[in-house]
Amino acid sequence: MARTKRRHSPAEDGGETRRTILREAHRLFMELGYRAVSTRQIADACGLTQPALYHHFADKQDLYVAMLRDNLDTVQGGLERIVRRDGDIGERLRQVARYLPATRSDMGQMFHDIDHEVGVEARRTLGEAFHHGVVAPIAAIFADGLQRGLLRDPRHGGADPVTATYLLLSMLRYAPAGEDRQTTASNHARHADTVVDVLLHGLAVPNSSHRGEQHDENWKGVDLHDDVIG
Amino acid sequence: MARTKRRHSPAEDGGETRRTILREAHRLFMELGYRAVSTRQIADACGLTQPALYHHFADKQDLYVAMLRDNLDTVQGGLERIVRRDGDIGERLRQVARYLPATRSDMGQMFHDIDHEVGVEARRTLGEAFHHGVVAPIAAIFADGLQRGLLRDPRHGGADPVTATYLLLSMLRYAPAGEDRQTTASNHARHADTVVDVLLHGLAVPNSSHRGEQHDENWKGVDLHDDVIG
DNA sequence: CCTACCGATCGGTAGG
DNA sequence: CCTACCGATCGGTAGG
Repeated sequence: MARTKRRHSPAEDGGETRRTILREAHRLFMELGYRAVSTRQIADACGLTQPALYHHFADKQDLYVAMLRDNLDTVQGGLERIVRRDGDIGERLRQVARYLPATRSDMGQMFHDIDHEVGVEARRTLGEAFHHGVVAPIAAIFADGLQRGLLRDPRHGGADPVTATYLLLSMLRYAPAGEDRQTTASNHARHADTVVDVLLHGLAVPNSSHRGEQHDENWKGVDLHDDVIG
Repeated sequence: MARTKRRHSPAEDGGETRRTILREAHRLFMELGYRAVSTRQIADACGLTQPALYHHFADKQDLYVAMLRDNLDTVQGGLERIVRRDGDIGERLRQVARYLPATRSDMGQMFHDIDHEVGVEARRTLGEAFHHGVVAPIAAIFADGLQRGLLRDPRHGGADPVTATYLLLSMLRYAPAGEDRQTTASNHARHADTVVDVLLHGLAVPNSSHRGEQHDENWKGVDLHDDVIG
């Protein structure tokens, strides 16, 4: 009883500790960012001492790259399942928009860390993995819509598939306010649906060349410096 | 010549050094983020030693808060000038979308740092300043559009003014790809126009309940795993 | 506004 | 996979 503290899990054999490290690293890196997470934090979360990490990964960046590649592969699998489904563009995009936040992979955080925190070689590797695993599958949906003539031509007011994808990813990032920042699943789903609807159909009233009659009586006038700005 | 190195600027009198510090801090914090910028980096950029900063600001966070409040005030001034102009909603939003990147105030970076890097009190202060200086003026444009019946009702497929504002801010963040990441002013302007057009009118072909005839011959079919994904 | 210096924490290594 | 420890860098202070 004096020795054999056995901090967390036995890790009796192949790869289990490594998987634990990758899982905890994913959780911490996505929540706090590469820079803000120390190797000791990760080790603690795994029930290990900090030097033990270096038995499984060469250094902090190597761990980050391995974690992100792993995660991007998983996301790619989920996205390609959705892309292959039949159904109209809107439905498939809604499914994408609901799926991404569920993966707990903060695209904005990934962008920042890939751009700022890793070396040039890892940046190339991860940038490719991101494009291949996330951007390309989603862009395929938009490309499909363009081919079918359902989406506006990129050269006349629309956006090319890759740009459309980045717009979708960007819009998914932030919920309205910092107050009701509940990470409720239903909130995510509602926001996802709103994002896709706005991305596809816009905020403007459809035929609003002539001042639309669509003025809804239930929308009470918003006084700028009270309701909206307050 | 042996002494009196006079590192950068004389700072002969009132507030000039302080303004220099705020300017360099803004540049560095927006480019690299709060955590990644050391107080020594800021001091170096100003031609000062690191402890000299503490004559002007209590600590690193105090400097960050002062810098951000200053900047948000400036942005607020610019936005309110645009909001007050006449002209249709689209034109005012385009001006907003062109103005924001020109201020070199990375909204995503600000979001991250406000949420993760400062204490609870500074977070409250800065969150309020951000809402008052950036969100509210832009939301006023959307509220105006809703009152005039030009925008879809928030409860029937549209978005409320604040949500619409966050969507706009999010969409402005990322240019299409990491390859042609030229910070050209004309690129910014083009991206801004695309964002506003998509936000208002969407990507879908207007009356595409019946499979639109708008299939453009010039849009050559994109093979998923070559052109788009490549 | 400078020199000199502090304790804390970082990523990583030695050696078993 | 642990203990012990390294040099580097961090934000901040003392004292003038």
